[in-house]
Amino acid sequence: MTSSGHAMRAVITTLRVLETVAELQPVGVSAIARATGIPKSSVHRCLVTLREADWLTSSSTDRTQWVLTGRALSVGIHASVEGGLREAALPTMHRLRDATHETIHLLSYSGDQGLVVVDRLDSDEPVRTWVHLGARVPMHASCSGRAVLAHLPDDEVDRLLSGELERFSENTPADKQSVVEDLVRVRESGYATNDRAWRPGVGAVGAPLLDKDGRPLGALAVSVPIQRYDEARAVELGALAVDAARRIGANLRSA
Amino acid sequence: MTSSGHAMRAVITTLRVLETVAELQPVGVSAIARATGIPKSSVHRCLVTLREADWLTSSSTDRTQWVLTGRALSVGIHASVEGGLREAALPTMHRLRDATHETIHLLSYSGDQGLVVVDRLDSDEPVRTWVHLGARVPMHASCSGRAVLAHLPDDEVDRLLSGELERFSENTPADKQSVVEDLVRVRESGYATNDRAWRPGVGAVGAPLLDKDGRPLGALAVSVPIQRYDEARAVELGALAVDAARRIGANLRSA
DNA sequence: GGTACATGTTCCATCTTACGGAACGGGAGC
DNA sequence: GCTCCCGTTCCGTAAGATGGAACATGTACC
Repeated sequence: MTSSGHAMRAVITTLRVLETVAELQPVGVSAIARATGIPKSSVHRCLVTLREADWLTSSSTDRTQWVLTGRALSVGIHASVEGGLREAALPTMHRLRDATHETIHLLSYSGDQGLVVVDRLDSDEPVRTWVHLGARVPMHASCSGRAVLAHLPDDEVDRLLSGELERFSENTPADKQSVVEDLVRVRESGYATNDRAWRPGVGAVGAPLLDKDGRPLGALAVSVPIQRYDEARAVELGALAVDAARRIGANLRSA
Repeated sequence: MTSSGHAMRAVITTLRVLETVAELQPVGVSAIARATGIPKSSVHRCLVTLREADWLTSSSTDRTQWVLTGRALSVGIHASVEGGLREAALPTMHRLRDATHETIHLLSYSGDQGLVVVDRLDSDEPVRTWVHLGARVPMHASCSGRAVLAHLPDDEVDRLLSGELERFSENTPADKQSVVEDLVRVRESGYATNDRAWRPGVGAVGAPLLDKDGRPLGALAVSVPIQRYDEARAVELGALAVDAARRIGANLRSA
């Protein structure tokens, strides 16, 4: 719990403020202070500093409101290049999209941050489904989440599934037990499925992206509006996704 | 030049370090110190701090290399929601993609940061072109850049075009003069064109996204491999892009 | 083997500067 | 009028950021 100790307190708190602005923007000083527990005057100093660094701008009406600038984006976007994941994945993702005509999501798993949507190629069908770039997806309710879980050590699975599992629909797995049972099936078939367990009207299949040691770096998912989704389609898409994920894994290994 | 004065020095330098990591990752301490001019030990402290805040991880091989985590992404992504640009634009972008079958880019203009690619819908053609999400595109060499320039006040145009204009190809406008002349044509037609002036083998047309006061918030661009690009196609795509951009502008106004 | 120059990391004395409670100015609403 | 909440400013104290120098380790050249 001591963490590494000698880190710069000012920076840590300022980053907390920045993250809070990202969540709540547009937002004022007091709201941030309330959300973080940091004294108002300190929050104010952080905000001014972040404005000077051009990460925030204060939309100056009567009540000063704070929002992110483009800098946050142009820095953040580079995160997805982590390990060349996107470069390694894009060509294969394109082929997968063209083969399925459905929306393909690339997700990066980064331990503490959970699963984040890093890139998306979307369907050319008139009815499509998508998730925001940068969205964090639930480990227990999404197929990508369970695809990753299936290849994590038991203690990490325990940690990720500890606490309340949010219920998004009646198809959301209700407890840790049922998720863990599903993981066996995922390991057997190579992919996980999701029938409206997270977002209403959306089915999906997900395959894990594994590094050379078998650790999951992320996942590849094919999302489908429910009217184009049934068990047969899931099997078909699953096979394609697994194959694509394997190719991407091979790309990563050779890099 | 005094800047606003009482900002926290530690935070400013740490953010500089963070931005440098984003540019150069994966990168080591010394390289950052060289790039920024900050003493090595200070850089090191910043890095440790950023790791504790979970913005960076040190890919611990023999030579310690630093990379961004998913947190940078999940914060940065919120920036593009600024004004709901993406939400307002996506449906129309989809229609534009389906009408053109080419890659569509959405760019956000944020003053100091220049033009940043915020989202992309890609072509379903086998030969496609695209720019990385988060990439900063040059104002003088890209069609999006000139589309935005055409609707900025003169002094801001001056500022953006001051200094050396980087030459990417023989089609890149060589000097400020020729760029400014082009802007007249852009204002007349409503869109800017780009015939291999920036990236080799890529043609494009771009239309500005204007808020209710006529200030450019960004641009919409259609990128085409040069074999599918000629003057007639540019006119056709230009009309579509202008129409789409107008619709998006209307969406923004009503929000 | 040896020299030279990379790299990342640790230490510590100096003195800059972040901290946060308290007070201020102003708008909104019973 | 009063009260409540807002954003902002002030300031003495004490916490902690700073960066040069030294260390450990690896690589390149001969």
